[in-house]
Amino acid sequence: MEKRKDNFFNKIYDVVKQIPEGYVATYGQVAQMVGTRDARKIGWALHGNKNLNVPCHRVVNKEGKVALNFAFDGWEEQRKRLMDERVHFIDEMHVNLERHLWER
DNA sequence: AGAGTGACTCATA
DNA sequence: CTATGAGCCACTC
Repeated sequence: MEKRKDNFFNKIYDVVKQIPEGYVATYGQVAQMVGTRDARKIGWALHGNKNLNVPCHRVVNKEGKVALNFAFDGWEEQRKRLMDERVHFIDEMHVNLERHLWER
């Protein structure tokens, strides 16, 4: 039972896993890498994600803002994980993309 | 086939 | 900063 869903998830996970520590990527960036323009699907996929293998906390929106509905334990958990990797926040919800944006 | 939904992005005001 | 509308594409009903 192969669904496109699994195919997309696989690709997305593969890309996200490549994000090094201390760096973050945007949904749009990941979308381009998996061959789509729709950043929503990235969020959709990660929301359905239960894999702790995937560092979803390193994926943020284009402003560097974290997801309110973060799957693990809410945005506060995501922020904590990022700060644990030396990622700087400009406020409670935004990371410093100027310093930490992952450029493939 | 159509309508609703979504961890997004962009343009306008 | 907020709000609205459009674009986007796969999922679910």
